[in-house]
This record gives sequence, C-alpha cells and structure tokens, in this order.
Amino acid sequence: MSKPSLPQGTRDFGPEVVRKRQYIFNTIRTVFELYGFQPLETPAMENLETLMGKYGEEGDKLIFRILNNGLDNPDKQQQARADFEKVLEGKNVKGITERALKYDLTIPFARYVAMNHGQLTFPFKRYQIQPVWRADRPQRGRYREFYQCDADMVGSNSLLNEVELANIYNDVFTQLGIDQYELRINSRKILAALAELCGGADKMIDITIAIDKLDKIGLDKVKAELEQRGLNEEQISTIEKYLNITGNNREKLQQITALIGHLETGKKGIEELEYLDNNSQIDNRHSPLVLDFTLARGLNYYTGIIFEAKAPATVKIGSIGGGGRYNDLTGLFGVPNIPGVGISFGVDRIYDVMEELQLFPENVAIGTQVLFFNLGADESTMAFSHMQSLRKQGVRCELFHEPTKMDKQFKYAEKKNIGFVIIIGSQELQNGTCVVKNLKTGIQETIPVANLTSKLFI
RNA sequence: GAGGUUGUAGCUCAGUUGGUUAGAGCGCUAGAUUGUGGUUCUAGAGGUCGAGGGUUCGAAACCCUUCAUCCUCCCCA
Repeated sequence: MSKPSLPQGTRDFGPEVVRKRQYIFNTIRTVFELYGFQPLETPAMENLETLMGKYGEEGDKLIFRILNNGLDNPDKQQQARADFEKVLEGKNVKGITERALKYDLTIPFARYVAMNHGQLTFPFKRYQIQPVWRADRPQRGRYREFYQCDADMVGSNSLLNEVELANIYNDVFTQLGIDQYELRINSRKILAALAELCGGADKMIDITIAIDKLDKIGLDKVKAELEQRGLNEEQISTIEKYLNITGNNREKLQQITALIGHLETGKKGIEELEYLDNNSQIDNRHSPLVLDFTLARGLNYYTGIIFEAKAPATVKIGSIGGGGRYNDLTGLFGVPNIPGVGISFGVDRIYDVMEELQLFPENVAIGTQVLFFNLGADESTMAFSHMQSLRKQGVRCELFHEPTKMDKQFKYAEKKNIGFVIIIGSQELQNGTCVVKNLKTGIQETIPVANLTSKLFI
C-alpha cells in the first residue's frame, strides 16, 4: 500500500479554506442574483464532440478525456485494438473515448441554450458556479481542477449588457475589498481593424497573440515575434504606432480614431468602447475601467467587447476574471443568431489575492460559536438541554464529547476558534446558573441559565 | 508539449569531503495543574532520508532510472 496522494493539480480544501472560498462564492452569487441572473448547473462531463474544436488547437489538447468502460470485454477486443491504433494516430475514436470533463462553463451553456432555445425566455441571463478541468501543467495560480463563476446573457445585442457586466465586476471586487483592481477593456473589432490595416484579416490571430504579451516581454520582443510570424517591416511599424497609444481613456480613443477610425469595423469598435466608458457609472476611488488595445484574450469565439479584470499590481497574479461578447455562440450547435456576452471570475486566484492582501474578514473563520463544557453526567445532561435551546435560536454550539479536565476543553475551544464557552459544573447545577466566558477577552460572568437564550454570542 | 528546481519527523527545514546510534524549531501526547485556555517548565512518542537499482569497506549525500513537487515557456482562470 503506497502513501495516499492526490492527482496532479488537484487540491483538498480544509474547513478554514472552504469557509473563505464560500465567502467569495456567496459574494459573487449574491451580486449575480442582484442583477437578475438565474442559476444553472450542467454535468461534469459532456460528449467529447460538444467540446472539441471550440477552444482552438491548444485547447483541444487540454481537454480531459474519459476512457470508455468495457474496453476489456473479450468479445470486442479486436475492435478495441483497431480503435486504439487510431487513437495513437491522434484521432478521436468513439469506441475508446466519447466523453470528456468540461473545460469551461461557456460551451456547456451554449449547448444548453441550443438544446432549449424553444423554451427559454430571451434575453436569458444565467450564472453558473462549478468546477472545470484542464489537462494543463499546474503552476502558481493554476490548477487542473478549478472553479469558474460565470454570468452570461444571451439573446441581446444591447451594449447595456456590457455596462451591467462591468458593474458586476465592480460590485463584486469592491465588496470583497479588492478595490485596486483594474478592468481592462478592448474590442475584437479594434483588433480586426488593425489586422485589416496591416493588409490581412488572416493575420489577426498572429498579431493578437504577439501584442497580448506586450506588458510581459516588452516592445522589442513583440516586434521580433511579429517578424517571426511573417509580418513585414511596414506592417510592424503600423503595429508599433498602435502599441504606442497612451494616455487616459479619452486620449487613447482620439489616437485610435486617427489610426483606424476610417475603417468600418474600427469605427464600430471605437463607438462600443466609447459607449461603455461613458455609461459605466462606476463610482470608485480610482476608475477601474482602463482601455487597453493590447488586450486580446485567447478564446476565439469573442467578437466584440472583451474584458479582463486584473489583480492589483502589487500582487503578481495577473488576471482574476475575463469575458466578452460573442455574436454567434450557439451557431456551433446548429442554432444561429443568438448573440451573447458574458464574464467569468477566477475564484482560485481571487482567493490568493485576498489572502495576500489579508482581505478576509475575521469572522469568516468562525464555525461553532459556543462550546458547552462537559463536567459530568448530570452536568452534561443539563448542558445538553440548554444547548438545544440555543440551537433553536440559531446559535451554533456543541457539547464537549466527554467529561474531562477543563484544560482540554479550553484547548479544544481555542483550536476550533470558538468564541465562547459555557461552564455548568456541580455548583452551577445546584444554583441554576452557568458561567459564560468570552475567550477573546477572557472576561467571564455567572448568570442564571434562564437568561442564556437572550445572550448574543458574537 | 519543452526546459529547470526540490524531495530528510505531522509541518518548516539543518545535516560538513561519503564515515559510528540522522538533528532542530513548531505541532502532537503526558505531567507540573482534582473548576479556568493562551505563557512557562519537564518528559515522551514520532523516520523504509520519495521509490527502485548501481558505485563503495561504508550512501541521506555520488551515478542511473522512476515517481512526486514547485517554477519558467506555450496557453490560460
């Protein structure tokens, strides 16, 4: 028997961590509900063909596939061998694998909408908080199983949706105390116009992949990569002009207009960003909305505005959320003309940011509020009955599991971060009283047991 | 998929050039303390040195293989 272990890139969450994570989930969920989004859950696994080809070539490799059961059935051995040969050639064969763990929440949502579009009321606004899996190599802030919190609305082209989503970001991060975050925005239309300006719409992917790295590797290396990706000197110089756009949002818009405003898609993109910038009435100490024309985002189904929430610069974690508009997501599933826009929160990274900046409120760690000491048979019977009265009032409490030295019972309370202990010993039993001790302050008082239920244990 | 790092007690880590019986701090258990925790003091338990093989009189240390881990790139949350 070898030592027990976890699959690579997965984690257990102990009680304290779960509490903190739930605090984040609950905050996000509450804000989603506040904006009229409805919950949705989809299965952990999808048919492989639902997922394949939706995340680009790189994405396909990162999908966790599930091996079919019954491959060892002797009757089907020959077929299995033949099928496996094809797998070795890099093909997907239904005989070997036809299901996969979901890779994100957006595609399963699109599948759901495509299957149910006849029944849904549009615009349909849903939120979804579930784990997803990626066969990625784990590293800092990156796991093979992690939660996504998505909110999408489909069936509307209105830019009002983008405005709402920007405000959801702001509400959530402000409530969590991450008020130095930045919400970067760009439009795929701007990027498309840039590609057009460089003479080839087909170059868009090459260009975006390269310029997305600007803040990471610097201008020179971006230019080198562009060259390597087959762009000529003139095109690179155009892109350099594009990358040199600086200033506040208004100034950036002026400069981008000069560069690509004469192009149809460029003009549209600029209008969208202008609208979003003017109408997101985000009142914050610093305005989190930052136009960033280098922002590209990997998922290739985005067509309009794209978002990326960045952690405060002091914590080197980068993106803590992202999203954007897609014009025709369900078209992939045979239901065309349903546009949508959505955002996602990266809970695991938000957790790391909050931990680093010490933003969790102290009381998230409190489970049990009151521990009743166990000081004998009669004493604990009395304690039990009072404990049940407190529980009826919603006070979380427990009775120590066996009569033992007070020393032990105190230490148990301390380790579990229980704020109060209630002592009912022989004296108290006789007098109909109890001792209530606040472990934080060390102050204790003796009160009649009848008064217990009127006390607040916080 | 490519490159690198580190694996020693429950946790964080020492361990000299390869040399006797592998250490510390924290944590854990018990006692000092028969109705008062946090501090202090004392004692105790706890190890296949990641695993397998090799070199050697002798390996935690050197070599090979393998597994795990963390990091960087690609890509992404």
